Amino acid sequence: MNIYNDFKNQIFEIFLKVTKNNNKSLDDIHTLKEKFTVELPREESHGDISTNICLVLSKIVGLKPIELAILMKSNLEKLDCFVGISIEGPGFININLENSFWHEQILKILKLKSKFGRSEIFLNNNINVEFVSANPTGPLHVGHVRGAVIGDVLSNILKMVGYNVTKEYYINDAGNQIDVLAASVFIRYEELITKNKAEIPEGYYPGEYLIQLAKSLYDVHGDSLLNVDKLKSLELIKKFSIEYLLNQIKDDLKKLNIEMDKYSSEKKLVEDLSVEKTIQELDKKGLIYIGVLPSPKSNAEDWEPKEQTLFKAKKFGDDEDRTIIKSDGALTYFASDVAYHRDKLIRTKGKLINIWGADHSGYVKRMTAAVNAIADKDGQLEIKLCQMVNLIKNNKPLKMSKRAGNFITLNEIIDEVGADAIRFIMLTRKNDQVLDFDFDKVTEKSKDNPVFYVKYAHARICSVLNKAEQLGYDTEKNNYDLSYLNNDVHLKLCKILTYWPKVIETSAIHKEPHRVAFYLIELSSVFHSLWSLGREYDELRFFQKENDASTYANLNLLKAIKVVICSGLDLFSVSAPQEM
RNA sequence: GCGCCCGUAGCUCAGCUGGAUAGAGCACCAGACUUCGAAUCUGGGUGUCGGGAGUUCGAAUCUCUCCGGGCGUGCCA
Repeated sequence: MNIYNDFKNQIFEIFLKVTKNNNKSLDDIHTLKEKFTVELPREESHGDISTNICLVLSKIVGLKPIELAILMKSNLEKLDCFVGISIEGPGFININLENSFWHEQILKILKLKSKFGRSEIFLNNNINVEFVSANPTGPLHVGHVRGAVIGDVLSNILKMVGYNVTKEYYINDAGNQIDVLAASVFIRYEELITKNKAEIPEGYYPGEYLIQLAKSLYDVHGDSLLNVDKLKSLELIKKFSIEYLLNQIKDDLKKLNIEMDKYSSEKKLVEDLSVEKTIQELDKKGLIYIGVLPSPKSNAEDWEPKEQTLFKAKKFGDDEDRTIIKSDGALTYFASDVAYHRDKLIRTKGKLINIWGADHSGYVKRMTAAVNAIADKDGQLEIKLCQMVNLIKNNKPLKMSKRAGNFITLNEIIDEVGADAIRFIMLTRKNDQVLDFDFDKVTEKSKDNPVFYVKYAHARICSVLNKAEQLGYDTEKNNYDLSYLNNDVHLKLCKILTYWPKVIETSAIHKEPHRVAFYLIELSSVFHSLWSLGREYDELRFFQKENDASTYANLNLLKAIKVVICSGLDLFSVSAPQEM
């Protein structure tokens, strides 16, 4: 239920009628419809609905915008609910709607409840959202949180518009870093048994979490791993460590209210020869060759040209061709990444989304190139980058060094501020904007803290509804006469609530979950205004002692607000408490 | 050097993907609690949208160029 789309269709019908273009092909109709907009104007004096159709489509029919507008106006006036139609500026058509129209929307919301906001515009489309995908070499830290939340909430939003969503985590459990991990664990294991404090060599994982891991390893295997062939031990430690760390990661995600649908293993792709097959497939397409990369523009001192196996990424928009097999015969990580994306494409039969940290921005082009090559068409992969998060405490930035133990884990933050605050705050900034996460602010009980502000609005509504029940009002019943809701603030709330499906839709189309957060804050703000107006004007109080019908109208409006706030917080997996 | 992102009010940020007079919050000042929760609300003013050029009915938004900041940049992992 998106009234703007409904009106768009009606307005377009009229356009076709007055310009005698009824015989357009479906394709034409689609492209014409893409061109103009029907929206709630920013400026209230521009009416309830505004369209630029005359400005955009007048040329096509050989008219001036104003001429077309005049032609359309008389036809628009015949439609229901349209009370004031005016032509403004260079040829905008602004339309006002009867109050009753907005009141009906409230009743629709109450009927649909949590289904309000859902749409079917992408019904039965498949989509795979890959996010987090942190290497299983340590616990999750703040760097991962933002992507985790954005990926999870985006998935929820996509579900609301009809997508079949798979939330996926790619485990980099093969390659050199895992060897290093195992060797690092071995050092800790040795340390534990020999009680000699270990030196952690350069390049190894120094984190103290490995001490705990080594203890678990000892609990299971005793000191037996010291006495057998070290290669064998390391192989066993590898498996053990990955499982241990991955379980830890899963636990952390669970604490953040995130559950993945699928975990994919890189190791498996190497073992079942998917990587080889992928390279063969690209080779068949003539996209693989043996060659030498050009010398890099900087730091070229120790550059040596070497022959290696390359993928023709340049042909698909990348800056260079990219190495698939190194000169020493080993596969690059890029090779298994390509295989992984091929695997996802085959499984998904739809589009792919990757949520990456901004530090991976250099890989966007090559990955997109590879997916375009495999899929034989563009646009199957969309990569959303999220910028870094600055932690702030006592007005000072918390600097994390990569040295041992000196990073803040996700777990620690959850324990300190709670999952709700983390999730909400991560969505209060556009994903490509750097975000400050202020420990003090996010737990503050004030307007400064959007999490609190929105939850508080919900709690206040619940408190009124409880009171209503105590006073003997039937809060379950809808379908009351809402004509009492005729104040500007009432109508503003109706309009904002009606806008909800559109918010979901644009968030889904542009993959921008932050829009939902801003919307919820705005909605809460107008609600708080209405509440306070009741202090000043008796007729704006929710309970009208002499007039039950008016009271019920108010209660219905509040219930509608509650429906939308709950849906929004539900999308975020943030709780909506009855009282605070 | 190259690539990506960012630059909007004193500060933190939106701006419906090209729309009309560019909007919020914070901070600052002044007000509102015997009432449905004052953890809130109401007023009060702020802009060379980093600079310049271009595209058109119309640009914060698209293109080019320059300036400033962040991140990333070899067969890494």
